[in-house]
Amino acid sequence: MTRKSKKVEQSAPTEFPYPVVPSRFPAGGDPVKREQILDGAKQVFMKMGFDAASMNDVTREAGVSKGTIYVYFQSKEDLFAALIEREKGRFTEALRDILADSQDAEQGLRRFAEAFVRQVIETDMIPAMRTVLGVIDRMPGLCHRFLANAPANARSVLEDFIRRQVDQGALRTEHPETAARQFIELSSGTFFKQRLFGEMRHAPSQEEVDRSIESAVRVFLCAYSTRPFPKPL
Amino acid sequence: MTRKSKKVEQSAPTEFPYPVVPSRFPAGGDPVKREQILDGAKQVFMKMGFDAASMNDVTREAGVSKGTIYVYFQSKEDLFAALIEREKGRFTEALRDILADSQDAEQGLRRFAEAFVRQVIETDMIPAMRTVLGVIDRMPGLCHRFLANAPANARSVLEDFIRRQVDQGALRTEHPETAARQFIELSSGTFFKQRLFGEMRHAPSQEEVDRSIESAVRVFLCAYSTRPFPKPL
Amino acid sequence: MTRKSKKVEQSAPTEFPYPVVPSRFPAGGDPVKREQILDGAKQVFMKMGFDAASMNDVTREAGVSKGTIYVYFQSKEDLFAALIEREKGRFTEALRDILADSQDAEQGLRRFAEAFVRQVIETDMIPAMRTVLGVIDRMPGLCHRFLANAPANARSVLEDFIRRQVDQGALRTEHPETAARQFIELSSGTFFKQRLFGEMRHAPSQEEVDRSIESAVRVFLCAYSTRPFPKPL
Amino acid sequence: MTRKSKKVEQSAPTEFPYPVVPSRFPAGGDPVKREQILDGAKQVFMKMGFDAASMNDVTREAGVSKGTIYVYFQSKEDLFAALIEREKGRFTEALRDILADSQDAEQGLRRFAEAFVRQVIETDMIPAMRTVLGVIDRMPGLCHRFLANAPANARSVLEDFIRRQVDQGALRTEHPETAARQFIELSSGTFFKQRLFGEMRHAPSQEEVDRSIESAVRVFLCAYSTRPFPKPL
DNA sequence: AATGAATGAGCTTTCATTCAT
DNA sequence: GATGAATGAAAGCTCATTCAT
Repeated sequence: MTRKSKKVEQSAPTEFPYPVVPSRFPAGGDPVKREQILDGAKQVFMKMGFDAASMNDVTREAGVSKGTIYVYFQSKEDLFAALIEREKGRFTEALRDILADSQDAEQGLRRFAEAFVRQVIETDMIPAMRTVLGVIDRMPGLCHRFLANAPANARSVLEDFIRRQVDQGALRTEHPETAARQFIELSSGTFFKQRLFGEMRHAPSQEEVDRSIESAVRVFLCAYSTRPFPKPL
Repeated sequence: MTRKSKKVEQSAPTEFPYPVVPSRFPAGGDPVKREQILDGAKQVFMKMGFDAASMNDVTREAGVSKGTIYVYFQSKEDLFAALIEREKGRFTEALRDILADSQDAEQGLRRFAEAFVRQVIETDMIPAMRTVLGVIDRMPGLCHRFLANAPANARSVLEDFIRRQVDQGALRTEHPETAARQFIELSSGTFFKQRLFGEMRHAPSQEEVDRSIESAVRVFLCAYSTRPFPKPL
Repeated sequence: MTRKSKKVEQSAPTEFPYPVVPSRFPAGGDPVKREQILDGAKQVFMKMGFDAASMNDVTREAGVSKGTIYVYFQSKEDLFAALIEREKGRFTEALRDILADSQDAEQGLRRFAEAFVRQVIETDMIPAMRTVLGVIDRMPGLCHRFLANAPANARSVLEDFIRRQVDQGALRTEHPETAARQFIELSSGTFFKQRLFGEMRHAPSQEEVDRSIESAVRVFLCAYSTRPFPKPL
Repeated sequence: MTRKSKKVEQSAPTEFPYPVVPSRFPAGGDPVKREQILDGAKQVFMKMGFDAASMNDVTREAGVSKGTIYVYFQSKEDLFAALIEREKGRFTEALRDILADSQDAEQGLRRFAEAFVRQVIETDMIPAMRTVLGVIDRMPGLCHRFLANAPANARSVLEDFIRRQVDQGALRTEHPETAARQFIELSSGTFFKQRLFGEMRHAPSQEEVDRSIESAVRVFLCAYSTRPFPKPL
């Protein structure tokens, strides 16, 4: 049977084609099955990376047949893109709430750091990032959208909080964005790299995390608090 | 391994088989040709990633024939492993010298940061990391050896310096390792992530880098200097 | 392994891309093997048609491996195109010579008809045409080039001959092209359709062919000879 | 058969299974829907050919679901066979009437030629033939039945007419069948091949057709009329 | 009776690896 | 030792056919 390459409808062939709405095809009506496929794809893509993952692997993991996948998604790339789009928003929701009801700078920073570090350590944000990094040259837009949500938005959430603290006179800095970046790096940078680089065999102990965050908070406040602040040990 | 090998004779199938000595096998006599192949492989693997790179690409880039590669290296994986082994030490050499002749803490930190940030921004350390991250589940040991050298050793170099400064009474901290990590994150974390995530279209301007490093140095010294230190802006 | 669709070099994706030179690829040097593949492809394509023929069939028939075919030809379509290009000239060579040394109109017509009918009946011109007709909508240019050679050129060869006979006063017509077409249809039309339509189980007997040609020659000369000509039976 | 069927129950696997009665199976009650499916199938099969046409295309064109088609027809092949059976008689009806009320040989021939050429040029007889030719090796009987009706029967209709003209003394030939074939080739052969080979971009002008037919009639009568007949130009 | 989601064999094509030269 | 043509397993994807609804 001929391979009739009649897919002309794709406007941007090499890049993620759906700006807002996630991949939805003529048929492919059942959202439950769609999720099921994405769940299987998530297992496979995050473990193997995009290239090493085969559609047969997805088939096996998702418990559906090859044809079914292609009813819901146009191609392997499309499936991957839909997966990334689904995952991208999952990581910043929690952070915003945490800072909303924090009045005290020190308490807010600590709670933000705890939440962010937990994400880095416990969730699959980092495996997802690794997977995305593998195809960054082939699908830059898709990767950008993912990355802009996961770590960058965390920064903007914290930046807003710092601005409010500056307005209230609790902190002092002329570059809230820089300060926000610095706090994120201080509090999570080490864990982030460890996890990204696969050097975190088991999650670090609670007290290890606490000590690290405590130190980050102190260094940060030592530098940016308007009140004198005891230097960290 | 992507292409499932039909051969069973491999004793350690999933991990880098050469513990210390880089790939050296039956023949493969000419070290110059060996380097030539590795140079070609480096171009290809770092641009495409392990899976997307084909041996034909390496062939073309290295200017040798397919058969020749297989004289010097057992398999694609072996070639990749040898490449990573060769590259793993390249990034920390310079840093040690920089700190060797720095007496002043502030000057030392600044010079370390400048050198490290330059590596992050200008060298192919980050592309190499991305490539390694793509196969971290398949070759954990190999990746670990690479990563332990590139960024981790930078940290240990800085840690030694901080220890000396503590001994000399210029800095105060009970956790030089933590302090070293913090300074690296403060000074390079943002650039590191930007470059890793492909969001650094053009290298940041010199003054942008200077400002960021300056701020990092101040935050750090504000926290760890034994002398009072003006807070950063 | 990823399917890296990096074939950007193709200028005209759906149509035969090689105007004059038959498909020749970077490598693929051995002309003998190339012919061997084309021979296998000919068997398969002419028996099954383009779509129903599988590359595995070609593989089997040609006695080479799948990969080898793709060293010599870029795609199934390219292989088919190369085959058609190879076959297209094979059918008109003989006809020209036949008419070159025929002085007498009647003798020339008879010998032309015999040669042309033999081609229709005995060679694989008709199976080739059937195969070409199956893809005429997908590869119009390729098909045109084939058809323009096989039957159309036969007509122009005969037309030249008729013109010469008109000049010599042996025939009379104001439309040598029409006359040529008519003679071809008269002499071969029936056999052509029979063979094309698969209704020619065994080749017609010599006397059957002779009778048919004789009748065609007579009808034609009856109409176009300058001399009175006995009507056919 | 393209897609090798897993089922073995088919008694006559390679050829059209319904000798006379068109496909009528377990259910498939509604003759209107049956026609609707065949109409859709006709569009698709004649445009794409048997292999390149997909059942989904038929589904879309016919406006019925996949399952419904399989209620009325056992397989793609069966649907195709039923279509061909339905179409096979369509092209000879008109010709018989035309000759029934023609007394004069010249007038009869001209009207026959006009009608037949119109069919060749304007109807989908030729696309249908092309479609049939594509599967002639797989379904010889079916194709034979179709082709025996369309062009061959036209010939037998004309043959009867010629016989009558011979009986009336207007024409003279000992082989009315040959004469009939010759007239058909003379009058339509060129147009037939042009259309079949896709070289008829737009229908030829009326005067072009007229001139061609006129010439054919003259050549024919010149050869077979019992009265002296002026030679064609 | 009608639907269309699901299946999976089979398609074209790629590429790591081998081996005759 | 070096070459690159040849191999064939496995990839992404299609589509005739089935069957629960």
